[in-house]
Amino acid sequence: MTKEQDDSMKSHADHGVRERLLDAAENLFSERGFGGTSIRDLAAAAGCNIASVNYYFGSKENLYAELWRRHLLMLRDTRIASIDKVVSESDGRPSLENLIRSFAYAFVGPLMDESGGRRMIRIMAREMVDPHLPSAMFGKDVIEPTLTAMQQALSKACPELDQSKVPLVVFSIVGQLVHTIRLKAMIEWTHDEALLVFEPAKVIDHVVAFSAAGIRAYAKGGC
Amino acid sequence: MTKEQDDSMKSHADHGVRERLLDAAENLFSERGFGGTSIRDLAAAAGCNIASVNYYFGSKENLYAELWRRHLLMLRDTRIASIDKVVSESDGRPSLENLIRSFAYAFVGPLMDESGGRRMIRIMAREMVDPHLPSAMFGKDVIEPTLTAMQQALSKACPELDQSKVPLVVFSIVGQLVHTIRLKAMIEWTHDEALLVFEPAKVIDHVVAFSAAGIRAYAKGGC
DNA sequence: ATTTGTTTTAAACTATCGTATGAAACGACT
DNA sequence: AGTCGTTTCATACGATAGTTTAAAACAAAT
Repeated sequence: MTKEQDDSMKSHADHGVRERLLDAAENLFSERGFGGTSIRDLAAAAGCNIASVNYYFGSKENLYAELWRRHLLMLRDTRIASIDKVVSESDGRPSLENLIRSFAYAFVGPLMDESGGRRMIRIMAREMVDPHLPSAMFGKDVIEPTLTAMQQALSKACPELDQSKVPLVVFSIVGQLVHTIRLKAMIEWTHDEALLVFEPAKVIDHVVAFSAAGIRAYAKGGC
Repeated sequence: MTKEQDDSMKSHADHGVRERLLDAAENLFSERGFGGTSIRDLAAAAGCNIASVNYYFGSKENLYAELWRRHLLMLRDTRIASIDKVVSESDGRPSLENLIRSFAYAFVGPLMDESGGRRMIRIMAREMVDPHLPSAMFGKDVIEPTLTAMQQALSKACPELDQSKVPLVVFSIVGQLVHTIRLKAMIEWTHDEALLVFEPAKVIDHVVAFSAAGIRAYAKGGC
């Protein structure tokens, strides 16, 4: 039995060294970054020998890439599924508010919850700023598919909207949502009480109303 | 003459080792980050000995903090001045579009130009994600003053707007503008031709129209 | 019980990091 | 010319990084 062949077996052995290393990596990379986390830190957190990282993953960078294969693709699927659900439930013509709100929660939600998601947004922010991923697997595998899915859904929700405006509108929505996430991280980071006005649920309500109005201004009379 | 006393002299000796080190730091920190840049890299780029960093700045971290004292406060002043200018030129009641556009260019402009600003946004993004600055001198000295200035100006431009909505509206505008900057960085980073649709000037035109519409939906009839 | 393949371990290896040091070079002034 | 404070230099130090290695521990099958 070689090491490569039994990956499927190990994946349901939930507390193996390999899994513990991945969990430790998620914790430490999110808090201290890739460069700020040593293999010795990882091994200590996972309760194993430092050689185990290279044994199971070949290198520190491979361990990092494995985190992304796990979580990022799941994020993408969640978002796209959420868009498709709204479209199909409304027989192909969802209301603007329903579409934006659904997308917003799919976008922000998984990154906000206590269990794991909040750590991934930190890792994601770090990756955008200093990349350690092999290719541009972030933009191609996550961003682009999500954007095009949302653009198509938006065209269905508001056919009166000029096609050339659709990417810009999605850009504005995503910009506000990313800012929502960043704001949440900032509130926890600095203890700036001035930021406590922005409760996530109210912020999303606002983004929905604000964006819908912006779109309707483009699609004169429609929607 | 001690080292501390003649700082004013050195500051106008434009090609001294100290200035060259600051320039090199701006370049390298923006490209490789704080942890990714060694003192030896800095010395090589500045054409000096590695001991010079500790000689002039005491430590690597002090050199980093010096960058922020230089540039960040300037960014803040540019933005606030731009807001004040629009307000005063319109006798206290600027048009929504003028205010947003002016703020947008003040916000995005200095970070877009070829000379220096583009590098600072990268350093800024890195600092938000893994901080190496002494205190929370970023949020308190830069973000908060800018936000309150814009909120006050917005209240003047649109008195009909509910006061409780003002922070949210500014939030949306800033979120889109930050996203504009990030998008620009992303276009250069990955060579994703799908993103080339977003030309900065057109994006800002859109942000102005989109946001003004969103605001007017809140201030029913007003503005 | 021995073999076989996998996992875990302690230790060593090489490289690089930030910092410190002491001497040489420099410039201005007496 | 000689002195003094400042700057530059080559080099060394201790710490820590990622990776490798060889042997020990282990589990399962024959």
